[in-house]
Amino acid sequence: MKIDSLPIPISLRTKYSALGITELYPPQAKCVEAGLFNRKNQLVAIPTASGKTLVAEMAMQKEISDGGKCLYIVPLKALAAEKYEDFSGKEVKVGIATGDPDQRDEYLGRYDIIVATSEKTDSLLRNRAEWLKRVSLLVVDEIHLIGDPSRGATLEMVIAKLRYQNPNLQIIGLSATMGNPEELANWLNAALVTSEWRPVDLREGVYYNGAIHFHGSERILQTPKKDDDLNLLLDTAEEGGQCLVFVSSRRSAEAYAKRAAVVLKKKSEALDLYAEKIAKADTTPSGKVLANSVKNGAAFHHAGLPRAAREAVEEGFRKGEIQVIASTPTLAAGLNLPARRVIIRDYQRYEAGVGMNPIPVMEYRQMAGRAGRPRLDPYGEAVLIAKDRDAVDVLFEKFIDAPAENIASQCQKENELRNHLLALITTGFAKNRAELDGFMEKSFYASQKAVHRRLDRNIGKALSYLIESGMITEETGGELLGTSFGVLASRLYLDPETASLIRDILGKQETFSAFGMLHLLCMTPNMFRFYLKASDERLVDEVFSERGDELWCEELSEEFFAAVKTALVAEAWCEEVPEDVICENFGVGAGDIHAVVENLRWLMHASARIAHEFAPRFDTDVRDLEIRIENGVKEELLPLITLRGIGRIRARRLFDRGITTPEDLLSAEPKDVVGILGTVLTKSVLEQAAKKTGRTLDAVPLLIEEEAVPVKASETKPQKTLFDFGE
DNA sequence: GTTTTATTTGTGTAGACAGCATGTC
DNA sequence: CTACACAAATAAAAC
Repeated sequence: MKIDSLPIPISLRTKYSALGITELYPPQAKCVEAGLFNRKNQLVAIPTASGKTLVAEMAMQKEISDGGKCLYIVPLKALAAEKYEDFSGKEVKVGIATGDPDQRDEYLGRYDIIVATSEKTDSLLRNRAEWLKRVSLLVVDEIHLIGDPSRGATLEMVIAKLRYQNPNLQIIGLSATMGNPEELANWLNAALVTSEWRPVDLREGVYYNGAIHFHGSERILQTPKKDDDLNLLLDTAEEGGQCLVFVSSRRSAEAYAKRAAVVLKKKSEALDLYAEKIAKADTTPSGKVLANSVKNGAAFHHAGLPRAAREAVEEGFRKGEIQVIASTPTLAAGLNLPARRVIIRDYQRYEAGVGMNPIPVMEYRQMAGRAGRPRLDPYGEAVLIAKDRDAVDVLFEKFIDAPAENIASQCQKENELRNHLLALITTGFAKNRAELDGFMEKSFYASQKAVHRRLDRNIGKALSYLIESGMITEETGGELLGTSFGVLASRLYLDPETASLIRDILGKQETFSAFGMLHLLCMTPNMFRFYLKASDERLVDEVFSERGDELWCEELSEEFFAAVKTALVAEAWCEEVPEDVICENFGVGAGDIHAVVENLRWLMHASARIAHEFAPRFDTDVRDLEIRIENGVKEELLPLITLRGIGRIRARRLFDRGITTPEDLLSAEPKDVVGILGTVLTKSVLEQAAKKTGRTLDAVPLLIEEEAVPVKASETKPQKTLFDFGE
């Protein structure tokens, strides 16, 4: 099917022809035949890299030219950024909506396409963003994630709510291959488009004893070494191809990169540059290992890396400099980073309390699908490594030839229901039990199951929890109403349990304790917690016995101790302990610290709002701690940090020279201040300080001469969040 | 006697969404 | 309750 024959705007046709795209891929043509341009709902379940984005883009452009508005939902912030880039052009206005401060929510209504994460969309619904009602085409990327245990329920509810608001909504679901696409298509009232077609040939095989076994053929390797995983790398490297190696733990990823560096010994100036960047971004031992490996063309990738280091690795690989990345599943679902050969070394993964478990077939497909770069590689290879002869057949059967799993709705779970029923009630989707039942009747869960006894029971349980915790009330006529607390919790996007814990525990305290507050937040279901190692136990026990009186929560569970460790990391950050020292002491990665801080920043903000209404005596205490988390500063820097232009570093420098407050700034020798802050900043800071203290500036003014040329706005690179520096 | 290599033992285990209002090195 | 990779400690073998 020719592009020219399609009812899409001319600008899009020009864009495609500039990219050399003149004809649709077969699965894309199928979508058109199935009514893509006739506002028909579609579930497109086709392999990775077979052109799903193009399908969505064409439909959206057509919809926009007909006066419509499009919402594109993605699972990851990084994907949101990627799609934003993809869709941006002269003709359409594209906006991005994630938890990051990209654009103000009310402006989003002006865009033709809004790219958003599922949680952000849910949050926008809860805050009644008016423009959402005008969305006429909804694209859901990776819609199979509806079955994800931790995030699937939200995605399902978001889709359900958008459909409810706009019965005329066209929905396009983009999905990986799954076991039961018919069920999902049925729920969406959508035409199902499936295909096995790929633009680059994908060969899937199993390596054993010096040869890769494919269906009907094999490839013998020249193997001088006994390490299978390295042989597979060298084999591809000799032909000039790149490898992605999937392993099951961070430690394994690092170890592989180290070994690969030894055998690759690739040298280039570009590699040295990337290594330098990484060494600067991550000063921990693990960062040094990465920098050294990258110097030789090998890298690893996992969530413990700071973002700047991760991005350097991705760029180095994309530019063809880095020969191999050993990765945990971070790379499987995330960015588009294909390689000639994908080596799936670890197909088992540890699960707490269960031991090693085989990864789902769907996840194997995600990884294997990364093999083969369109237009660059003649083919792609996905190779599993067998440990003995018997394993060869087993691996074919369990992964390569296995059908993908069915996906199942997650929205019947009690904790999910608490959260989402509260939202339904506080945002007016349902006013009583009957309406709630009616809404849930239309869920994917209800469409999958004939009997809804479990759903029914859990709705009841969730409602009584919400009533007991004072989030909703049931009037005599059966009307369900959100209380002010319930509305607040829902809008802050907190799990009801998190909100209740904060209100109850904080409200019970007589005196404030920063450590107690941090630990409380670390106990909530909305907080990520570190895994507790055996070597941490001593430290955590010690803190428990010596600082027990600072802690507000007392249940002696495993979670409790994990929360102690996590709170200790957060506290260290607030005490200005250097990052590499924190990493060293607690055995965590630099990226993990940022994850904790980011998470706590949100929860501290929410706590401040809750404290304001339900424990006003702690109002300033909580807000001060919020500022400390945000900036990573000790209490003593609080007066300085409030000044614009002063962050943790400058505040510390001023403090150490005896300038501890805005008043001090005004009475200090101006020369000293200029020495620390520079002329331009000093002027602005002094003005601020004068305003704050109510003093006039004329005592200090003209000693500061305007000699520094202000940097042009276009030359400063805006950064999205406070944690991005170091790039 | 010293260095290299094999064997045993103990340890730890993936990822990442959300609020709000302008800024850090 | 289930496994496995890795690193450190230890033993064995080669030089």
